[in-house]
Amino acid sequence: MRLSKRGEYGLRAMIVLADTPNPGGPYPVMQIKEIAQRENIPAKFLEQILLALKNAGLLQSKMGVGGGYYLARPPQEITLGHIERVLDGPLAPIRCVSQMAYEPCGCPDAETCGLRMVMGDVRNAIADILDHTTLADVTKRVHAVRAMKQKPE
Amino acid sequence: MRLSKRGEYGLRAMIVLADTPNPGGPYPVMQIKEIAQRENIPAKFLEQILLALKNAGLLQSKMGVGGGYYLARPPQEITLGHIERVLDGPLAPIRCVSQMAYEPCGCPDAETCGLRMVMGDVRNAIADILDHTTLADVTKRVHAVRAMKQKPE
DNA sequence: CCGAAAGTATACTAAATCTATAGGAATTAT
DNA sequence: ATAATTCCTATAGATTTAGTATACTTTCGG
Repeated sequence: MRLSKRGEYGLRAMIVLADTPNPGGPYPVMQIKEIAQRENIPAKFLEQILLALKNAGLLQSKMGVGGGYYLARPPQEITLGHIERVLDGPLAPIRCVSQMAYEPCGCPDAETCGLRMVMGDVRNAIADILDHTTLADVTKRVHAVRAMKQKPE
Repeated sequence: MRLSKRGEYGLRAMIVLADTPNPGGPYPVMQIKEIAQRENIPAKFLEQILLALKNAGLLQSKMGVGGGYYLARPPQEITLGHIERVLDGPLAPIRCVSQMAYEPCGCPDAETCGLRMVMGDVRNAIADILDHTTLADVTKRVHAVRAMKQKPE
């Protein structure tokens, strides 16, 4: 049940973008290199990932000198579930419980398949978290922990 | 976030073993072939999987004519989480939130890593389900659905 | 004791997938 | 024009997965 590097890197990148203060523009513009360095991600690999996120409408970009990537929408409107689906496909552990990419599995009777029932629960548990956690939520949480570390009550 | 075939097949096999009535012995003894046919699993592949589960102490076996596999413990004492960990390793989506196989990830500061916090939640959600669902629970649930199908209120 | 049935054990391979790199095309600021 | 940057595609390398092959051991019935 592992998250791919692709998913991990993409999520990290989006979180960084959401958490970077934006002096001028609407959202902070960051270059691939910049993000890659900050998060220890191979730059060329990240390039592909950000491109995919752009094509999915989650990022926008500016080419040329001084260009870079920035969020296509405010952080509170982008969920981790959306990002992860773009990068790795369905959240469901097995296809036969996927909402977005259902496929029958090999079991004799899907309706009375015990594994399917349990994995359905798992899928829902994962989706509940990732589809209800926005980039803004993550930022908020990170800041809370940082503040706690400074003044550790 | 997908479950491997190995995990899927192993879980299915254990569920079948738990749900098969046992006329004589303590637990039903089933042969690899039998399980494989019932669940559409390649027999030779299943062989390896059952062996792994045996070496992990979840199954026992009897060699020779009339032999086969049977549960090492009663179904209410075997959790899906245990099975899945034996077959696919840690439940955690990323290793830096794994209880059983922690490893640092590339992020600058683990303590204030937003992704890590969320994935920790995901890990816990998955583990809550799989570690608290026993083979007996699955059987019970399946029977409930089967009964409902017969007499659909 | 013999032979068939069944699990044990390991090695191997083919295919798929994942991760990462390469290199050139397009675009933009200066 | 040049340098910086994203865009795009191909592909190489590594790893994992899924499945097969083969030889061995144990057990039972006759």
